Amino acid sequence: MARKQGSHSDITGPKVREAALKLIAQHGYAAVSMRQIAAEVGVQAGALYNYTADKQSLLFDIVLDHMVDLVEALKDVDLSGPPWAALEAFIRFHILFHVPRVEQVFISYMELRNLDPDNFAVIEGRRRDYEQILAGILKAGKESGDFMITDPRITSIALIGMLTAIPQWYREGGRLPLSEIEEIYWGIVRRSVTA
Amino acid sequence: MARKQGSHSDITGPKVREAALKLIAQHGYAAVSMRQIAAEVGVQAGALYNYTADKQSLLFDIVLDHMVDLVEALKDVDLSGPPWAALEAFIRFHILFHVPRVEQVFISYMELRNLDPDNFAVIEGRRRDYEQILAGILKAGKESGDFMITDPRITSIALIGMLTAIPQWYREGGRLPLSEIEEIYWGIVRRSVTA
DNA sequence: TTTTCAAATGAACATTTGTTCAGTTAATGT
DNA sequence: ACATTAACTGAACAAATGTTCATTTGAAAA
Repeated sequence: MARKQGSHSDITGPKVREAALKLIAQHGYAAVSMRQIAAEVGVQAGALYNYTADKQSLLFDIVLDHMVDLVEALKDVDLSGPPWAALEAFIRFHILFHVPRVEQVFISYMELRNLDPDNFAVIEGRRRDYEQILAGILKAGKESGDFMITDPRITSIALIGMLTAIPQWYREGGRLPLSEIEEIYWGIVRRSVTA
Repeated sequence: MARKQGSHSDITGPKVREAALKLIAQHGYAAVSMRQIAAEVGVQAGALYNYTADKQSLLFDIVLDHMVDLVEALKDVDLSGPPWAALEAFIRFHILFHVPRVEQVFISYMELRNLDPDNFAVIEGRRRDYEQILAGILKAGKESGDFMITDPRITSIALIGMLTAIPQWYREGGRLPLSEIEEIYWGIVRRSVTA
């Protein structure tokens, strides 16, 4: 039975991406089969190929979309101010962007090695770009004497690693509200670079 | 018992564990087949079952051994001193322990979801124990007024997350020697909890 | 030398994998 | 009413999966 109601493609398409996101985040790319994804959508495995070229594209699209969204959203953040203002804006943005995107963050950091080499290179490049924006802020703050930092590059990696891990343990309705998490982490970051 | 000690099993056994460690770290548990591991050892797939009950045990043993070694090694660290001394000792130990164990760290943090529920529970318990040792140090330092910390539990998670990520980018012979990495990170941690 | 047996082979197994595609269904356009 | 066609099915495919096991191998023990 095909096409029970109106045109399905604009419904099934997103459903496929959502199912892939959910299942890959839950079990890992290699551990999830196309048939499992199809079942989650409510469709046979063959039908998935109306919406993706292959399994690899499913993964690549998830990771790429995440990076594109991240860079796009960062453009709305004002980083032109003095180092302290720029750093605070960046950190708070990073936390608030990542927390509601548990699955994407998980996948983007755990499944990189399952990307084809070409796809991996694309993602790795974008990730470095993002990292260097923070490194730039840190460098400016170091040179202006605002920040006490030994190595901006390493510090940026350390901070991003710390912040990105948040959605791995944060749960809505947990012990602490998100606003407080934000304050705690901003406090840690602020003190860690204070001269 | 008819065989002498230098028989093959004493060689092949460790080889199997090493091959599993290397390949799972490289490609992920689900993506690695028993035949790939066997090929790395230089043996047929069937022979692996002289050294492991099944594929799952291979993963579980890696993760469990890592946690046991970690807790065991921590016992030799003197954490009985005042908060500042205890914190510094813990942080330096953590860095030095994790850096030479890239594969184990990778696997222990990325493949937890591929553990059977029972196995997962065992590991998760040990991990929390370790986390709470740091949280205890932080709590003591907070109460004594030495540390400026909002939430010891979250701070410990944040710091461990930051430190554990080191072996993911650190490469021997890279831009900075390990001793300097250690100093940079200890500096970040020290400042982040400084009152 | 013959015996013994740990260690490894290699074939076989039942499933599962990603992917293709000819055919079916039903909503839409005419 | 008919024709069209997007959307999906369901079977098929070769290849790969984890695991088992009867068989072979070769070095040590007798």
